[in-house]
Amino acid sequence: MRLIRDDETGRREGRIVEVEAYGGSDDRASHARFASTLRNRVMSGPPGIAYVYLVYGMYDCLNVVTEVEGKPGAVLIRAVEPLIGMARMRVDRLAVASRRRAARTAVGMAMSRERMASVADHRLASGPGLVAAAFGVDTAVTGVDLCDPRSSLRLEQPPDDPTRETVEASARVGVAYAGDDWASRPWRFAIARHRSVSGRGTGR
DNA sequence: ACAACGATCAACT
DNA sequence: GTTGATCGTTGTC
Repeated sequence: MRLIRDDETGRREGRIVEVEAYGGSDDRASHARFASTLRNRVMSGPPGIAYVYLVYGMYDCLNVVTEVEGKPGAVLIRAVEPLIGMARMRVDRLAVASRRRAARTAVGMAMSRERMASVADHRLASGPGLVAAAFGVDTAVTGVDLCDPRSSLRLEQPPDDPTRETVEASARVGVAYAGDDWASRPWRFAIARHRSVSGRGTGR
């Protein structure tokens, strides 16, 4: 699917190339492992709705609720291949980076800006925190209907693409705390060898 | 009330 | 390969 953000400054659009699945109360890696709370409540609501949470006190992560109402479940959007609006993506990424300015010197910020400007277009949204930053998504987006064509942030089915690509399944990232049973489940899905997928190295 | 920690990222050795 | 930044959520007392 395509991820689209329309606002007064124009359009941002990208192709989702990496996701992870999160289940219900039995999934020890899922936020739904807790009883319904203020934060995860939306996960058991109707499907197609955005669930955004803050991780590590610093980054927002965008999820799509996937199961029928009453059954918790969501898909985390981990990486997007930018197609439209890359200039605005850079601006919003900088805004997120500058939140960290308190601990940084002026020189450090200048260097940070330099590095940011040197990030290749195809790496602008190569991680869940980066997807949210590039598309201007924060926790206030929780509850938005991503399937409504009138929503500023939404999903759209692209025209049929004749390209055939391999989707690779692997273990979810950063969930070792859940124990081997759940951490090793191959619930991370990515387009094989795609250069916009998250992870180290630019050699994709 | 309080302590611990995380579905991350970038800078560092 | 290791580590610091930073704060809302969760579990414990």
